[in-house]
Amino acid sequence: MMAPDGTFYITTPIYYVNDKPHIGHAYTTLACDVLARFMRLDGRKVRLLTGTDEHGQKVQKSALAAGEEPQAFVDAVSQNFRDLAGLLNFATDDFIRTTEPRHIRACQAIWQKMADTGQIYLGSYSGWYSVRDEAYFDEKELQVVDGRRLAPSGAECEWVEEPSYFFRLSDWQQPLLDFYERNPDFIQPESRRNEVISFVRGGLRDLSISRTTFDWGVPVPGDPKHIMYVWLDALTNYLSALGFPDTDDALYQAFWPCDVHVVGKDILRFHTVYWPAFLMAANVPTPRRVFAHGWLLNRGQKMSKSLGNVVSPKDLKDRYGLDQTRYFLLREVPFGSDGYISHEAMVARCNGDLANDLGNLAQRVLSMVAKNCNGAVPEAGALNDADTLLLDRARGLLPALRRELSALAFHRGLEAVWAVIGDANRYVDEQAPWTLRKTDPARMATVLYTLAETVRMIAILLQPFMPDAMGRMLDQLAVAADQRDYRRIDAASALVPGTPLPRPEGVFPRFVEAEEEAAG
RNA sequence: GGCGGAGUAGCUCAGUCGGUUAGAGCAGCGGAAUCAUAAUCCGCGUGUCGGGGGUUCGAGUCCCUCCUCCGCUACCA
Repeated sequence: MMAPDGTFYITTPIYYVNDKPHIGHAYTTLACDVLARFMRLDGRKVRLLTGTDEHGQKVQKSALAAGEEPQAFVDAVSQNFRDLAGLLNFATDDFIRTTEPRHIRACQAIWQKMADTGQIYLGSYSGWYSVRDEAYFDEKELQVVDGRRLAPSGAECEWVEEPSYFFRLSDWQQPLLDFYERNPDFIQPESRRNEVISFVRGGLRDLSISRTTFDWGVPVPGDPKHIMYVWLDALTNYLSALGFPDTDDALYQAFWPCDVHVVGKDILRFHTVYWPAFLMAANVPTPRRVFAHGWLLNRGQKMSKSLGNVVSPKDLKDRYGLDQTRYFLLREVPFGSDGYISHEAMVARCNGDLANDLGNLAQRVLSMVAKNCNGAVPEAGALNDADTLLLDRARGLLPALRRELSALAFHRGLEAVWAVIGDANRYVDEQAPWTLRKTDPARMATVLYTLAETVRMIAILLQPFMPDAMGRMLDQLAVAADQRDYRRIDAASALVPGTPLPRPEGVFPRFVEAEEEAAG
């Protein structure tokens, strides 16, 4: 179990600049941001890293097509990914770019360490190459027509050999299997772990880790005709952002090994096979965990331009709101599984969970306080069992969230919070403070105090998911900015009776369907 | 083909070591309440637990088999 102190280093993948930022990127970074915010509130020193992967043949080609120098090209497109942070309120600590000197230095250093231990040798890479596709194909993938070998695209392939440095990956099969055995939590979810293990058991071949056919990359130390294989380049970003190879660097000292690399399931192998093998070969400690999440599917279909069903993060934010979008993406789909999103599901969450359950709970409580308690935190009398039970349940959410978020089970964490929100709504009905107002005003004050205090704790706990909205909710409870971390989930930090409160204002408006447009 | 996962209420899913009448949320129907964003609360499920066979006193849960769906099966990133 995770201790509420210490440090926490979490990374998104670095995003390939040849892509346009889409909901998948936003989803990954959102999860990291929520976890990072949670850990910060829970008292840890946190480092959240994201960035862009800017090397490779495709990038060079795209720059050429755009009539730009590669560096100018990547400077522009990298910014698109930086902008995601502003759009969805991500609090990242660093943004690494693979074209930065600090990164190039780190790549060359790790290469050198691998070479020093004899793990790299010069050989030649050969295979069926399609010039048009600029890619090698496996014998199995080719069609033979009139003695010519055709790629799946129909392009003709030729047998090509080029000099290449190789990494002795084949030597690491058993060490990797032992490593997975010793670190059962290294790969999550577990189904992914099984896939990786079965892949490694199937045998590993040495890996070609340099190219000579293009030059947009990190030069190999001592042999600059070669540039480094993009994955060796890309994966090293997690180290370069900590000052590696200066292992005395304060960041490296504090944050390596990484606590969790969050990745899409498509790049799992690079992170769970190549990366630990590279690190072991270079005598660098391995990261603690790699978590692969699933895809968001639009009504069950993969989003694609040709289907015209691409949902952008900006669309969601503009239509439903920033925190509504953040909440929805992590509540609707279990992180780690593929899942469907849709307008209907989004509206159900916005209105059912946020406007009705939580938003209306806060609003009904705060309105009663405003009208019946002189607009200040009410004075509580002796608490009865019902009061204590509700407060204890709210307080119990912190350990529950620690448990669920440490497993990146965001939806289960939220489910637990909503169970208490349900308890609070039931408590309002059972206690009926609107009746107590006439029969027992002191008891009414105690009930409203219990509710306000419950809302305070819930709002504090939900800040990582919905920083803006929960910030506003805490403002309405006059909770000071420095009283919002998780140490405040205790009776000693409870609301102080008599504290004046601002006029209540709804935090989550209902989503109202726009008039049906006359469209066919 | 091989390895792995999944198939449970209209929808999305939970069901720990096999053990009482198989659960939750949403949707639907009925009711209560009126503090609140027409929000909230209570009540309502005759589901061949994918099909078939087997083990067992007892199977959604274990075994066999079949069907369907999904993932992985290396060097674009």
